[in-house]
Amino acid sequence: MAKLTPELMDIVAERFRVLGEPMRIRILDALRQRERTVGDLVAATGATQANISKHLTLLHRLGFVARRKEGTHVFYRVDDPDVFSLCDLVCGGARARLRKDTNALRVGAR
Amino acid sequence: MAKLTPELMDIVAERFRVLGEPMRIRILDALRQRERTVGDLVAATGATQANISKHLTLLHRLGFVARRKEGTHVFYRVDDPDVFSLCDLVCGGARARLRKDTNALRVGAR
DNA sequence: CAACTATATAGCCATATGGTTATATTGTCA
DNA sequence: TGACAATATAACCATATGGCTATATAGTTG
Repeated sequence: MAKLTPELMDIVAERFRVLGEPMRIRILDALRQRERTVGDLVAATGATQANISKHLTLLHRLGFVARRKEGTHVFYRVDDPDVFSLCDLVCGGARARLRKDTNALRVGAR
Repeated sequence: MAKLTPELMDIVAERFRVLGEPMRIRILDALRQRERTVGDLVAATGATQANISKHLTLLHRLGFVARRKEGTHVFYRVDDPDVFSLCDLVCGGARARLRKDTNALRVGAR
């Protein structure tokens, strides 16, 4: 793909930044299989309800997740088709880094 | 891909976080075509030399870029084969968001 | 309506971090 | 060696932000 416009670079960075939070990754990971309520996510992550709600609001504003209300419950699901591709790609890089670090340690220990 | 381990989720988040800075995206974008010196990147971005150097050190620590010294110059190049795939993927999501926002504006303006 | 549940929001605080200036380091050249 | 150039690092500051507690806002049920 061609070079990005400055405006687009800011937006790209913003999307990466939103993905760059451990708790938000945990939330997205918990949404891999199926939609879940806020309460489900609170239970799954151990975070406070307010904290989860704050992260979900941000993820929703960026379009990463979608909501569905049912009574007093709100179900969230992943709404960006590329989210898991992104995670898997960066995860591959993470694994590569872990391998390199391990090798470096082994070499260093010799 | 299967669910991630907590440790891996932290590493994934860290990698996204490092990509989530406009200036670092500018740097990586400037490295799309070819390797460049720190001075090149300073000129290309308009940032201070110290600032660029700081970002490059971080990008290098995470394995996104590699260095090559030549005299007093240091050439940097992209070293993670997935970096541009990541950017392009998230860029697609960004474009989709822009479309939705535009549509929302048009609908709202009716 | 009152009581209760689920979720969202507001306000606060501590920390992390991007940018800056000043300086250290490294390499070249006269 | 001294002067200069390119890069890295240190120290600092202002801001952004993640997490917390308290509270507001639905929605349900009696």
